[in-house]
Amino acid sequence: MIRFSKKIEYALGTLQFLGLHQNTPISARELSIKLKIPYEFLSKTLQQLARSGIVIANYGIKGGYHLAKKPSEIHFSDIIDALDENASVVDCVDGLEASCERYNYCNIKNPLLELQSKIFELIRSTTLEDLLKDFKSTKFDVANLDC
Amino acid sequence: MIRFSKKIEYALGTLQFLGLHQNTPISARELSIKLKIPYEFLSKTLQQLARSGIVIANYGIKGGYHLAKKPSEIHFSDIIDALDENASVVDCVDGLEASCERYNYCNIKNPLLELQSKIFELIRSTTLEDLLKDFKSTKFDVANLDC
DNA sequence: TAAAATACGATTATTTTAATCGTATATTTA
DNA sequence: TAAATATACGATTAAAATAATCGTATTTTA
Ligand code: SF4
Ligand code: SF4
Repeated sequence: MIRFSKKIEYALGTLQFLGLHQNTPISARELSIKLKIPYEFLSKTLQQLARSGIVIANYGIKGGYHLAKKPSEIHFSDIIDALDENASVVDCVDGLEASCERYNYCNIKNPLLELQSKIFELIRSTTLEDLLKDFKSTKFDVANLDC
Repeated sequence: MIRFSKKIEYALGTLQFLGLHQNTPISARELSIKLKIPYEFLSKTLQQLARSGIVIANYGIKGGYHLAKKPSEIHFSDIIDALDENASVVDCVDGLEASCERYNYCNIKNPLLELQSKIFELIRSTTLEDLLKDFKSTKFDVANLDC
């Protein structure tokens, strides 16, 4: 199996929402309710995104989170990195041979690394803007969206 | 995270080995030893590959497994399908709305499905031949390979 | 007919992912 | 300046997915 984790899905949905409301900070609590994501989990995810400079945290009574950059500058690969996940099809990527016990006698790694770099390129070239363009093109009334 | 399972890796290594010895059937036991894969696990994996017409099982005292088709005709997507795994980046692929509880209010699925179809295409277009070409090009002495 | 091989359901162990808990800290505004 | 509203984050628990193992049956051929 090869799949995005829930954490990544949550992050994508959240960033999309923030992208639709770029002017005002939105609290983790509100995001959690609107997007039906467990608060503590989302909260921690937002903290990770903040540490990586993808969103900005605003403290205080009217605080919340907002995007730190333009949607077109937020690559999926950045998001995955920020969440400490990785998109490697195999373990032995980072040159850390130790990461896989069969590294030395493994004859499939090179072709797999090739495939992986192609997948990486796809993920890198997808940005938050791709999550927003449907809304743009259909001129959705953002204010009235449940989500 | 987005990664091939061990089962898939084992299958790829095994098919590569079978591809290097296309003339003679090789028993699950021998494959398990040569490739250092737990026997029962590999055995079941081979059965799945056999059911899907990727390898052919030969019973009896000189039996074993051999490839059912040319390497160029064995796509990675076939292998993944055979092993009952899938390469979907998200759950909601198959049009089974029920597969995800948030389907109805989810606004990220369309762009993700787009990304997914590109990844699918990469996986489909990679074949067992890609796992063998290094051996071909370097004129490896297959007979002397440990693996 | 015995040996060597595959077939396969069922169970257990391990690892990864997801969710929750508890407490500390920062900021704003009334 | 105090109370309310937020974020910060380590630690723990729960749930799910993956990997490994067990036990027994069936098939073929030397
Ligand atoms: S070395 Fe081979 S077996 Fe190990 S992670 Fe890489 S591809 Fe997989
Ligand atoms: S519907 Fe949305 S949340 Fe559900 S699996 Fe698809 S992309 Fe993910």
